[in-house]
Amino acid sequence: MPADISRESRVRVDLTAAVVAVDSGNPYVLTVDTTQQPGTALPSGPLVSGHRTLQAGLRSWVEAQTKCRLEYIEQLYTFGDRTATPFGGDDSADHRAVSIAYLALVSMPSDELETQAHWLSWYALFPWEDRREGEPPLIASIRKQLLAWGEANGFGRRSPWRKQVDLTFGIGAVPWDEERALERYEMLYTAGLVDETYRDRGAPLPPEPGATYGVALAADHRRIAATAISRLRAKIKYRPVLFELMPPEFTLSQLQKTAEALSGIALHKQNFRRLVEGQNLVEETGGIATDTGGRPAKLMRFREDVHLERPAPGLRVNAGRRIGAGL
Amino acid sequence: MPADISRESRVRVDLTAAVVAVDSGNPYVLTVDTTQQPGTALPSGPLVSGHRTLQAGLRSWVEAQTKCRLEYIEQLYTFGDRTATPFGGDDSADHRAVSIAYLALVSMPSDELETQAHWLSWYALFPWEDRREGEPPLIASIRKQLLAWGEANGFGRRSPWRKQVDLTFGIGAVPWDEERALERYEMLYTAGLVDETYRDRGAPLPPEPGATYGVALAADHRRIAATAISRLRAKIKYRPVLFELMPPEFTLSQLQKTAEALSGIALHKQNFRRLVEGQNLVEETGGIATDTGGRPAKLMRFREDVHLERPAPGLRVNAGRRIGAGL
DNA sequence: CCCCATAATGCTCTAATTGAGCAGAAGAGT
DNA sequence: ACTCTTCTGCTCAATTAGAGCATTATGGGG
Repeated sequence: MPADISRESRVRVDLTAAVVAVDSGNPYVLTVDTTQQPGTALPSGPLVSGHRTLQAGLRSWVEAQTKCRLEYIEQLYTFGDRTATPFGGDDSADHRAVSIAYLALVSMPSDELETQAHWLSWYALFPWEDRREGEPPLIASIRKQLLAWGEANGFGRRSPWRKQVDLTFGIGAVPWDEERALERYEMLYTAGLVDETYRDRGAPLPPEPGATYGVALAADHRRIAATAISRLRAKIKYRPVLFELMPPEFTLSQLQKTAEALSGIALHKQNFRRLVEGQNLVEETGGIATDTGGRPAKLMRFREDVHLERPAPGLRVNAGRRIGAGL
Repeated sequence: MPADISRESRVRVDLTAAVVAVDSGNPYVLTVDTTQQPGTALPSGPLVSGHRTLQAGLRSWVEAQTKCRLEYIEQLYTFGDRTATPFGGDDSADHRAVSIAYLALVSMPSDELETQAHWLSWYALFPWEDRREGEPPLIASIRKQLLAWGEANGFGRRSPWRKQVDLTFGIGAVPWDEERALERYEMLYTAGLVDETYRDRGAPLPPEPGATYGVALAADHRRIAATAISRLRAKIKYRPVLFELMPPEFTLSQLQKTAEALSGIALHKQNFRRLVEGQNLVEETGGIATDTGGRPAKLMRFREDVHLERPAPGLRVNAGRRIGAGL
C-alpha cells in the first residue's frame, strides 16, 4: 500500500554517465570540466520533466555537455544514501539526491567534442588495474600500505583483513580477478589510499608523495567509473558488447587488443582466434589490412544477425584457468 | 556542470522489493493486498527523508507492510520512464515516479506475517518457467499464440520474429536458458499474452479462456519479479547466495532442491554433489537426517568464512552443456 | 527376519573445453 | 635472398562437465 505522497518525499534525481571508448588499444572514459578542476567529472545532470525516459535524459545531458552521441546504454546502479553526496556544504544540507549511473559505449573516433570534454584513460584513474604487461609494480606498495592501515586500525595479523586484501588484489596463491575493480577501489577508499577519502572527510591530503593512487574525480564519479569497468569486464564474457566499441571493419588482432584493453590482461592470441571463430560472431569482409607490420590480416565485420541467432554470445576472456568459479 | 535545481526536477521515488524464499523445494515471492485484489502487489513505498539509506527505506516499508525482516538485499533496477507507471488516472497525471526495485532473500519459516501479506508461488506468476519436470505443455500453446501474434502484426514467416520466439523460449535446437525469464515475460507482454498488456492499455481482457498466462500483479510488479528471477538464476552460479535461503542445517538434497526451485530445471544429483563438495562451501555438522525415506543424509552447514577465502564461489548449475556461452 | 523400495553416496567413463605452444604463411624492409 | 614481424593453422595435454553404474544405509511390509 503506497502511503500518501507528502512534499518531503520528493527528491532530486541525477543522471550520470560513464561513457567508454577504446582507441588504438587503450580504454578511455569521457570527462567534463568542473569549476574546480578540468576534466575531473563525468557528464551528468538532473532528471527534468521534459525527459521522456531516463535514458533520454541521460542522452541529452551528455550530448549537451560533450557533443558525444550515445549508442549503447546500460544502467549501472542507483545511489541514494545521504552520505553518497559528499559535496561541500553548498545545497546538500537537507536535500537528498538520488543518482542513477549509466554505462555507455561508443566507438572512439567520434565527432569533435565540446572543448570542456576530454577522454581520460581508465588506467590514469586506476593504475593498478592494468596488467597487460604483467603485474604493475605499484601493487606491491599498495599491498604494503593496505596492510599497514589494517594494523593501525586494529586488524591484527590474525584478522581476516590480510586475507581480504590478498583476495581482492589477487596476491599470492589467489588469482587476479579483473572483475573486482569496484571492490579494489572501495578498499583503497576505505584505507585512505585515494584522494576522495580525505576530500569526503574534509581533511587535508596526506603530505607524503605517492601516498594515494590514481586521478581523483568529483563526487563519487570514480566509484561509478569503477562500477562501469567491473560491469564491462564481466559483460564481454557473455554478450557481444565488444563490437559496440569497434569500427565497422577490424582485424582479429584489433579485436583482441580491445578485449585486452578492457579486461586489463593479456590474452593468448591463438586461443582468442579460436574462440572468436568458433562462435561465428564475425565474418570476413574480403579486405585485408596491410599495415600490420607482418603478414597482412583479414578484415572482419560483426555479423548483424548474431543477437537473433545465438543464445548468449560473448567473449570468454580468461588470462588463466578460472579457479574456483564453479559451485 | 549540473544545472540549477528547479522545482520541477524533483520526483517521487518508490522503493519496491521482490522478497524471495524457498519452502520445501518451492520458490515464493512475498506479496501484499491492494485495494482491488488481495495479494497482487509487491511490498513498496515512497522514499522519505527519514530514511538514512535506500536499503533502510526499503526495509522499513517491507517490515511495516508484512512484518518480514530482510536479510540479504540487492538492487535490481531503477525504472523511471513515464509509461512505467501505468496506474489509473489517480495522481500520476503529471508527476513522474522513479521506482527502485530490489531483490531480497530470506529463509522461509520466518515469523508470522501481517494478515495482508502472503507468499505467492513463482510459478503461479510464471507457469512457463518451471521445467523441473521437463517442458510444461503450455510452452507449445504459448509458442503458437506468439507466432499468431507475429503474423497478425506484420511479421511474416521470413521475419526474425519466429527466430526470436524460438530463441527466447528455447524451442527446437535452441537450448532453454533459464536466465532469460525477464525477456520471456516482456515478450508475452508485448504480444498481449498477459493481463497487464490490456490493463496498461485500458482495454478489456480478451474473453477467450486461456488467452493469457500466469497471475497478474499491480503496476509493473510482475516485471520486477521476473527481473528478480533472472538475476537470481544468474547469481547462484557465481555467488553463494543460495545459502541465504537455507536453514542453518540442511542436507545436500535439500540444497539441490532449492537450487532446482530457483533455476526451474532438474539437476543431476551426483554431479551436484561433486560440485558442492569440490568447492568446499559446506561442512558436515555431524548430525544426520533420518526422515529422508531412504538412506539417511548427512547434515551440512555453510562454512562461514567462505566469502573470505574463495575468489567467487557460486553454484554452477547447468541443465545441459552451456552451448555458446563462450565468445 | 528377510526382502524391497527409496534415497544417499562413491566411482567411472566419455566428451567438450581450455591453456599452451610449435610451425608455416605472407607480407615489409634491408 | 635474408630477416623480421605478425597472421594463421594445427596439435597436445590438463581440466571440467555430462551421464550413468554400483554400493550403502535406512524404514516398511510380508
